[in-house]
Amino acid sequence: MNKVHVKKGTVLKRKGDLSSKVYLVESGLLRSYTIEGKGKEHICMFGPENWIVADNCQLNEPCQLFIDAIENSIIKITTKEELLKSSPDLKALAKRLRLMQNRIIMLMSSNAKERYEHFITTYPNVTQRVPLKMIASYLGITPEALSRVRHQLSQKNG
Amino acid sequence: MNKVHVKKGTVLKRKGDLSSKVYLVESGLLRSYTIEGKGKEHICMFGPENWIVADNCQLNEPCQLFIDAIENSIIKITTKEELLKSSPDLKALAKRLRLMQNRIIMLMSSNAKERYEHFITTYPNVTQRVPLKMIASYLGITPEALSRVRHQLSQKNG
DNA sequence: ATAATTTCTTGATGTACATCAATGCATAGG
DNA sequence: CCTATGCATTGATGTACATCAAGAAATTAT
Repeated sequence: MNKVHVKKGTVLKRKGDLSSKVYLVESGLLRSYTIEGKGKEHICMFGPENWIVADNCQLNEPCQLFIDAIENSIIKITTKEELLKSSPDLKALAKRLRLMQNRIIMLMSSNAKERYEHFITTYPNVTQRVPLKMIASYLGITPEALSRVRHQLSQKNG
Repeated sequence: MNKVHVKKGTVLKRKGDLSSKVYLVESGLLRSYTIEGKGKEHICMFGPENWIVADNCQLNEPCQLFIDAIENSIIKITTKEELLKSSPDLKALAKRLRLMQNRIIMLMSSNAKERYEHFITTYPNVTQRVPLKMIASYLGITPEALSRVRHQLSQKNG
């Protein structure tokens, strides 16, 4: 596993890259973040000493996060493939991590309507199976707000 | 691994329990959720068919989530210890999951001030090392809002 | 040291969502 | 069947935070 010195400001990974790299921070500080439509940044995670920083995306899918160094840092670089070799069970957990990462980004950057639309695509079968108030509780909004979002959407679509 | 039928409404785990159980959903639907001070529920995760539902807390620490069945379900029950036996590397990932779970709960249930206070305790060293606007970006609020929160807190404490 | 950038603060105003309250709909239980 | 209890909708009002704007402070570059 190669040890690397990276200077403050170095960008290790960009949104859209197909890299499956995983960064282990020995010293310094990394960060992972998204940049949304209007150019606004949302930091997903800070990675100080002894943290692992990576994009929790699918293998072979373009990643959604940028990763860069906020301080001069010493890091070790490995890959997801490498980690999976050591324990194949990680796959199930990786899926979970992906979902949670998406959820965090969503909670920070989306309004009620966008959250609901995101929910429908993430859980297409669940939508009909649970009461509205539970979906609202999952989205972090009130049942009243969700009811209004639904009304708004039904106007537009049919 | 024992297969169990659980009826809609059955509570499998409560906040404060010391169980390290992990639930694999074969059919039906589970949910995990918190109940905050004022009695408001925040759903952390839905668990339909083929999902794993668990509290991502430390082993031997009281858990923070409730888990119950929203539909009659068939589940398999295992434990974290069992899973760790099969792949010890899961520990690092488990830590990550814990952090993300806390973050999600925080984003759904806390206001700007509470988020900042939570941040300080989660990342005590990072607070002084990054510009305010990055902390704001991590918390999902604007730099202006964080500046005001800080002012407010400094009034109170010093 | 001085200029140029970036970061932080403070104020005024806007807005999305929360809260509160009332009413209409279901579903479940006697 | 009728009544009770929870769920969904709708309206009126409140509030936390966003946005916009301007200036002060700090950091970086020349």
